[in-house]
Amino acid sequence: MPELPEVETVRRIIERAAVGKRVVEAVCTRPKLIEAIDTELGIERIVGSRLRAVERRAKWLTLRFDRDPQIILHLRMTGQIATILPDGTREAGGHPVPAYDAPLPVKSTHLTLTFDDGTLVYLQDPRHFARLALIPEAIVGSYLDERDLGPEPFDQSLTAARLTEMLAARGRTKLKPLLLDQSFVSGLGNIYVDEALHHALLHPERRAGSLDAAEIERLRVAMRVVLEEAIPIGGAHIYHGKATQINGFPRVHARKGEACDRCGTTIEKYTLAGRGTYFCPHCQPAPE
DNA sequence: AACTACTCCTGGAGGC
DNA sequence: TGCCTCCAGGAGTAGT
Repeated sequence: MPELPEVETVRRIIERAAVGKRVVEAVCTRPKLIEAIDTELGIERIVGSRLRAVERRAKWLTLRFDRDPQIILHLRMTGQIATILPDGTREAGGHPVPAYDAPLPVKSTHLTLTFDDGTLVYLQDPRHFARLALIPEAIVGSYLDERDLGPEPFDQSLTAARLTEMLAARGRTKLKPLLLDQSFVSGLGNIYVDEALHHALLHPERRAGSLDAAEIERLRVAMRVVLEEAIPIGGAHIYHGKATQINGFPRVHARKGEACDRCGTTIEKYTLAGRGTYFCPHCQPAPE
């Protein structure tokens, strides 16, 4: 599922392919994908607009055009973006289904943008969870503010002192659901929460208020490290619940029954807060 | 504050 | 081979 590293990968792909170019055609084959917010303008109004920038906040993307409407995009669980340049160069990111090299469009292609040099940008989503909002530039900021997004792990403001305060305020909450909560920290999802907790040697059911200073610092560093390591490789590559490891990532998620890279103990999986949760029972000892 | 459940969806997996 | 049922889960909302 697209989390911060996958969304950042998609941001860079769209930026490389289409910034500075003008839309000449927009085809949406699933109207429910698109929500118009404080605007009467439909997707057809994108035609003629020039893409100025692609920005990311947590898992949200904003496509900034030289006139309204602007586009805010969330890939949720199964959204995928693919681009094809006039010379045939192709890139894709987000959910790995359909295969990144499948001929496009496919059944799950819901939006196709054609730019003035022939560049194509496709949005695929087999499970229809992705959402695309058309929104006036004036309220893009307030729309994102209303998502109530906590700091990203990369934010300089997320100091040890601040994280300590944040954890204390949510003292009874278990770490796994807490880190999934986008209003606590933003950008992590099910994969990277598992990875961060393993990196920090913390069990998913540890209570936020139970961490000592060393554990808090381990958690703070771990959230950054697991995201940073994933961005250069384009995020996670998980098909049918099985992980393809690249440069040792992922270390626990989707690796049930495999050996922990650190200690060799068999990785376990169970359901916590309604989410498939992977951990090493040796590296991440359960609280009493 | 913490928690559970429900909604949106469909491809893939498992049972028989 | 085919039908049936179940399941994953990000974000939002509602209820306890």
